[in-house]
Amino acid sequence: MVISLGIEQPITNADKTFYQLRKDIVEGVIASGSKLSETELSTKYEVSRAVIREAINRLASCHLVERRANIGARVVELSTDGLVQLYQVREALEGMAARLAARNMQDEEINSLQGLIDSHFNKVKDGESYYQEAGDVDFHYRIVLGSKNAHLISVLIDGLYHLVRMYRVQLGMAGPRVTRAYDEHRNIVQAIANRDEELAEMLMRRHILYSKNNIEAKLRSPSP
Amino acid sequence: MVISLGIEQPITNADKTFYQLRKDIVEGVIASGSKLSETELSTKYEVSRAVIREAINRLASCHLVERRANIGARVVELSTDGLVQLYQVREALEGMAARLAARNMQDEEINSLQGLIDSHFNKVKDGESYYQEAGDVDFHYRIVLGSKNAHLISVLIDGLYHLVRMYRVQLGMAGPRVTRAYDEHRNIVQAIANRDEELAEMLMRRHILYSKNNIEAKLRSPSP
DNA sequence: CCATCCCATTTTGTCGACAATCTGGCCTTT
DNA sequence: AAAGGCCAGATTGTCGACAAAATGGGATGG
Repeated sequence: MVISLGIEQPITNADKTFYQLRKDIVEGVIASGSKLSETELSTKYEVSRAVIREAINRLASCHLVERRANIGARVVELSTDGLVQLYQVREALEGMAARLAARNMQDEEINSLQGLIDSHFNKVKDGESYYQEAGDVDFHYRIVLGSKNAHLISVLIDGLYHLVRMYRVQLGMAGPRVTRAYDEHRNIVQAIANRDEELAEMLMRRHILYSKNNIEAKLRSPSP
Repeated sequence: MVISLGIEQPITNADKTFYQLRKDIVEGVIASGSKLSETELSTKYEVSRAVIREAINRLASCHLVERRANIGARVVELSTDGLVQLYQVREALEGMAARLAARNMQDEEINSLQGLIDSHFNKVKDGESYYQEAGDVDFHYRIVLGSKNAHLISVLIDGLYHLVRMYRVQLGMAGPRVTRAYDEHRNIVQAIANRDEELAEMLMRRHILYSKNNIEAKLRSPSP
């Protein structure tokens, strides 16, 4: 289901519809909390109800919608508590991913990861101080894939990360955490390069914990 | 989708079929690695293909079968490597669950959990030295539920635990680890009762790590 | 003898219709 | 007036049929 480089290619119509629906939910085109009517969606996306049903079931599997038998499906509601719980799981899973990456990544992969970090440094140095979501996502993806653990990869990349992105997009998270996050990323890569599993896990867990605290603080004090 | 006490009640026909299929796969009635033909299953279980398709999709979501578009679904193959990866994820998630249980469990829940452990002690003492799977499962369920984290609960109880059970059943794991596991359980409960998050997580991680090493050793030396 | 192409068969993907269930408002009853 | 039952409309669950794609075997050509 997941492609090694993170590029998912739709095969069937149900795939395309699933990806489109997921995109629309993550980006807020379909409002959080709204009801997903099967007939309505089947006309809007111009596919049969069976295809919509399969897509909704898949969305339920990655916790983007909640489904109840004979009643219907609703897009998940975003809440501070939900975000905290999400980051608790990320801390556990990505911490383990960093540990396993330190054990299992090829030297070549580590070099490439180092290169990614260096390119980030150049951008940060040149004053592009806005938050580089793509770069951050790429960093975390590589470590998760580097763990070589199929369950970790699947749960995070096919599941939780989409929900994380939904929170990022809809609650607007562009923070001044970029330079600090850069240092944290750099230290994690260093620990992995040193094959220090213990440190890699600890640094990753703290990185996610800091990130959670940062976002949580921002959510509790409603700024512009 | 999951009921608080771990009792899943089927509502629709698709639910019943999903539970039945899952049971048959976990218990080896449907062989590991075999192909799941939609038409064949629809006649065998006496439901339409649509119901079977939904059931198979759900099985794919909890990693009991692997599905490829336009080709079909196969029951997962069991391997030592797969088991190791599974336990790595368990270590991360259940460790976090124990940490959160130490933070979030009600005193009443902790007392009840203590009672469960005591009842195990009586059984062990009375010479029922065979491995009590139900008791072990109950113990881990309560801690996961005690974490009060919806993602942890869902990923573990709806997903990984069924795969764990499949390994247990099909690779036959009745070990002499019962008294040692009992002590480990008791210490974890004590840490939770003391609200010591750090220790609870560490003990749970070690408990699962020991368990993994025990099973792994058994798999690599094919005994009766 | 091997490789390739092509076709028949089988299997999966998609669709529209029907059955079962829920929702919301109206009516009856106390 | 409040509570409960009940009916009509809408929504989800289930089914069988058709369309599209893959599998396997045989024929063809090198």
